[in-house]
Amino acid sequence: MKIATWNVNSINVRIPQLVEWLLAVQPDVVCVQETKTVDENFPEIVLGEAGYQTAFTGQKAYNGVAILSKFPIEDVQRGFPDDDEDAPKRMIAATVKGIRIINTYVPNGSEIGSEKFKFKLDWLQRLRLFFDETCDVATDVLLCGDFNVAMEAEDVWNAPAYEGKLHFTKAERAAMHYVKQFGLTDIFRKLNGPVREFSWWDYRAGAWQKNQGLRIDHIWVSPTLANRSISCVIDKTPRYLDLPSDHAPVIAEFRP
DNA sequence: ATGGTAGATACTCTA
Repeated sequence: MKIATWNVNSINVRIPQLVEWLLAVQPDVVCVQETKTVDENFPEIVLGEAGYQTAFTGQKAYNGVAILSKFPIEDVQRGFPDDDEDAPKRMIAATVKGIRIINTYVPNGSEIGSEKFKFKLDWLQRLRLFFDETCDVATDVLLCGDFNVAMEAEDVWNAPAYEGKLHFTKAERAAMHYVKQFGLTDIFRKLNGPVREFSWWDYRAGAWQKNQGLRIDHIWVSPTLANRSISCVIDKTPRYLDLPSDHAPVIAEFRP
């Protein structure tokens, strides 16, 4: 079972790259973030032709998340239960082959101390509450997505300089850690040790060329899944293409 | 170096 997460930064711009990548990598499930489209314009037909069923929730211009799967997608939950209609579309959960998958596009936070930063921390509190209320840590649970948080020094290209900056503040890490304390394991770190690899490089200032990135795209799983995890890799291949997403996909593989 | 680039939208916001 191969499960991936990828912030595509507009699914309609990236659809040729996404389909080519799906055909090459053959993941069973892909959690996509920043689709940036209303549901009417979601490319479900072309993804269906590539062999994937889809569940999605989007809005105009910003946010938007989707789950693509070769297997039936069950019990879809779009957004938090207490979200109102104009809440940003940043979370979709579904069950595939008995695995409860929670796909998140965590708020960016904009500027430290801003209203958007507070919203990010509050959103992560609500994410933990969602786990407490709807998930059983003794079952197969997988949280993935663009967390917009780097958790440790190895996740940052220049940790001393980045300390206290957006994506790497103590407050963001603590909020994310509280989600993790539900009982989840960062399987990239568990399987690869303290390597310094990144999943996101800013479009600006030549960050990609200089490998000045962050590891902010994650796959965290419950103990039963952690015990069956075989590999977890960041696939930088699509980041080399012309007109790439600023994020690279992360792929995890599990024994049956 | 407080910029830089990319995407969606509509004369700017978000990341």
